[in-house]
Amino acid sequence: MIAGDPAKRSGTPSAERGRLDKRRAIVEAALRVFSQVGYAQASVDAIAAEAGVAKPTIYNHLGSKENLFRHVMTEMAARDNGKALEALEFFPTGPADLRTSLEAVARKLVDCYRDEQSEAVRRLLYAEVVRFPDLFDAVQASGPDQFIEALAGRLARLANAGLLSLKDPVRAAHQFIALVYDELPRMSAYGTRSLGQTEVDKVVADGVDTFLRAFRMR
Amino acid sequence: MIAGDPAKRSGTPSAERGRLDKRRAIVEAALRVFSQVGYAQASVDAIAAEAGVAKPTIYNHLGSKENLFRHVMTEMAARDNGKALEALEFFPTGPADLRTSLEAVARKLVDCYRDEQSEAVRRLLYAEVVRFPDLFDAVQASGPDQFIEALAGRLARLANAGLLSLKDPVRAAHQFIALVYDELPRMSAYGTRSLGQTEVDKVVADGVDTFLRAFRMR
Amino acid sequence: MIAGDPAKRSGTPSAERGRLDKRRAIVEAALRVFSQVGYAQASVDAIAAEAGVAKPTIYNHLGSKENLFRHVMTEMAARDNGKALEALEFFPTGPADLRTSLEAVARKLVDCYRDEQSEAVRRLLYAEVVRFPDLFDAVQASGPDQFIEALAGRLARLANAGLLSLKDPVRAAHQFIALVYDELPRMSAYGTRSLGQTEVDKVVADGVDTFLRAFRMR
Amino acid sequence: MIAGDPAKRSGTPSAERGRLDKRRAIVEAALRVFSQVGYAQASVDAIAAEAGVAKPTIYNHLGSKENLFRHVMTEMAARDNGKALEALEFFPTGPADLRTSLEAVARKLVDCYRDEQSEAVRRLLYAEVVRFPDLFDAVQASGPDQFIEALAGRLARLANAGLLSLKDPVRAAHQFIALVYDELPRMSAYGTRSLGQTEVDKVVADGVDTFLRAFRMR
DNA sequence: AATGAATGAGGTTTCATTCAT
DNA sequence: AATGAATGAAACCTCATTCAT
Repeated sequence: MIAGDPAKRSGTPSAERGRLDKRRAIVEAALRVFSQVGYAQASVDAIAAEAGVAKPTIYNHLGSKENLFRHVMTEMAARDNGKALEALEFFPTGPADLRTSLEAVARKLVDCYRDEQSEAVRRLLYAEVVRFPDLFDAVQASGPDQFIEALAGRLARLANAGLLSLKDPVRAAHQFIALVYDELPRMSAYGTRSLGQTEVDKVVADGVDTFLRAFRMR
Repeated sequence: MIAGDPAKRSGTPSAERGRLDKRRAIVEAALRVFSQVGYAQASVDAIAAEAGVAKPTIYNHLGSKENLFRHVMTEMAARDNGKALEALEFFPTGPADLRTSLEAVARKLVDCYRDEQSEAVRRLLYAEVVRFPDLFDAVQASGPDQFIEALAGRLARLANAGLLSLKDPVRAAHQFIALVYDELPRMSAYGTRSLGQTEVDKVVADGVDTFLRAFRMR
Repeated sequence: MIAGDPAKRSGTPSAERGRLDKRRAIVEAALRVFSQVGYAQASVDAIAAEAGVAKPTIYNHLGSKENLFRHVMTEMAARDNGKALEALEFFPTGPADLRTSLEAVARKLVDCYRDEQSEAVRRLLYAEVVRFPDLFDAVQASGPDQFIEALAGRLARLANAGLLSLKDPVRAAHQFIALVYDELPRMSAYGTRSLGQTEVDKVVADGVDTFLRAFRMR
Repeated sequence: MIAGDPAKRSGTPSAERGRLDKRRAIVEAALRVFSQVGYAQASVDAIAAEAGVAKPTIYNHLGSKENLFRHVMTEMAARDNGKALEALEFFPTGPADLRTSLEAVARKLVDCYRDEQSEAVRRLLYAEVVRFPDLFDAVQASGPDQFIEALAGRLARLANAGLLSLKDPVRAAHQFIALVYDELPRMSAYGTRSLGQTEVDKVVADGVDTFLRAFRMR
């Protein structure tokens, strides 16, 4: 990103740049098409049209429809995971406004989960787990697993600070997510219908409330 | 039509019986195939072979691949819902062994959810919600919605008995399910890998524990 | 057709009667369907539904779709031919009002040709002549050939009466039909669009006029 | 694009040439197959085999069986019309050998009409007018209508030259065609059986004779 | 590197026909 | 005699992939 004048550079890199741009366009177009019609019903023709390239170009870059799908899923999952980890930076570390701070973080996390692309990736993962079991593992390792670890760490810090009473921080992290998010997918038809902000906030607040009732040090 | 040994009756009933048998075979075969390869990639040929009938027979009975899919989903979802409601009958009503009873019920429920067919239907629903939004509604109405209501009623009874402290039984019902089940799909790769009974039981026990810490009357 | 009480007759004839009724219903239903969608695209299912019988009943009566088609075509063609021959009975034999009488007969004939069923049969014959060459011969022999002979006889009588000057009455008969009818099929899109009576009458009158200019004894 | 030996030019033009060749081969093969088995019973497989291309190539070029049929009909009708109009160039303009010249032109015209492809198109048009009413209009407008106008013009010139006595040249044009052609389709089983040249010539000569008896200035 | 054209394989669906009742 | 159910064959059309340019 921090290049000099690309025109001054030797031929290959700028060509390489165009090549990467095209690759990126293909992958993003593919996510759009896959998420709208599903893996099997997405035609490479449609993806090529959406990306504005010729069909063989896709094969030149990605090799096959299956491989294209793998790249779409892993790259998008990694991007989603990054956003969720960012949200964790606002996690509270002290007693001040514990409930308010937790709710704020939970809302940020839920917003990440409810992001359209994120839900699309999750639907595709659910749909194709039988045919692409390795994809499930890749996404899980690069996404939720890392995230749960990070969240567990934050919760453990609060426990160390004497604010929470936790036996198993990892389990608690799972339960935190379950409490603030689990009801939402069914409310939004797995992310295909938009929800009112107030009903989302109520679910989050109730989840945090239950979490604190269970784990706040008395 | 008026009972009696059907085998002894004249042609029509037994023919009707045979017809229904064939229809049932088709629907069950279709679930197997759909759940293994997905809706779009399931060929009617494969379903016919799995059901042991000729392809046009499927069209005679169900009309189209899409209609077949709808029937598979709604009929299977209704069946799953029935099992879950049965499990609720063992819900505790008194203080005796509250934790133990809740854990027992939760294990039964989780077993229903973890049933292979049940997970397959859920995966297909997740996968096809964009293409079949009405199916989502039908399944939701005939399944989870009814079940959550029933569970909320049971929890409200415990609250009335002075055993739990609940503001919103429906929300609590959602949270109960979230706590005892939510972690499992990711552990089992959305139901495609089997879990050890002890790890499942640990999740359930921890979920019930958190639930009781939050809601047991002190 | 001139029976006593059919109920008094022995079982077979009345059964036979019902059987013939059903056969007739099938053939007439078949013409309707064939003429609307063509031979190949007419499904035996649709014909059975139109006739109000079960599909195998058609096979019991007519043996096969092809045979059914043959019967439809020959029976309808014979019926049409009968009507055309009837129209010839009004053919003039003397000098009185020769033009007026010829026009009247020509109008009747053209009405026969323009009849909806008649046009439908002609379209089907045209369409299937490659696949059913024998049908063409059967229809030709039982219809147009007979009719042309009859018309030629009528014209010859007029010639004998010194009213027309004809070398070849059969050729003249063909030309008469050509002059009064030939333009109409293209005007009516081969019988699929209705024509105004006045434009039809004009064609007929002009045809008769040309015929008389060519053949009236001077 | 600017002439020159196309074989020597760079890729695009010759590729385009190849593409058009393939399209032409498809359309011509399609007419052969359609005319032999009819529209509905013609399989795209058979057309592909006859054209020596793969089935999807047909869909790439023409889009659908129905569209292919439309193109076959309109292109062939236009071609036939061109030949008929060419024949008109030999139409007499002066009194010299009027009968002989008219017979010569009529024979040329009848040869156009009796051409195998031309009869095939007419049969298909007749057969499918119910399902493709727009095709009838398109063919009529690009073919017979133009031709009748041209023929009427030629006849009007003869009238102006004082050779014919015509009130309505368009009607006379229709009648000319009717007299010299109308009998032939039934003689040749709608163009599916070949006729002897002498019987054809006799019909034509008799038709011209009747036409001249009716319209030659006395 | 990128593309237009072509294809083999396989998809859903329809249909004429037969069998058991 | 009449029917509901079942089927084998074949139809139209789509698609992932490759080749020549």
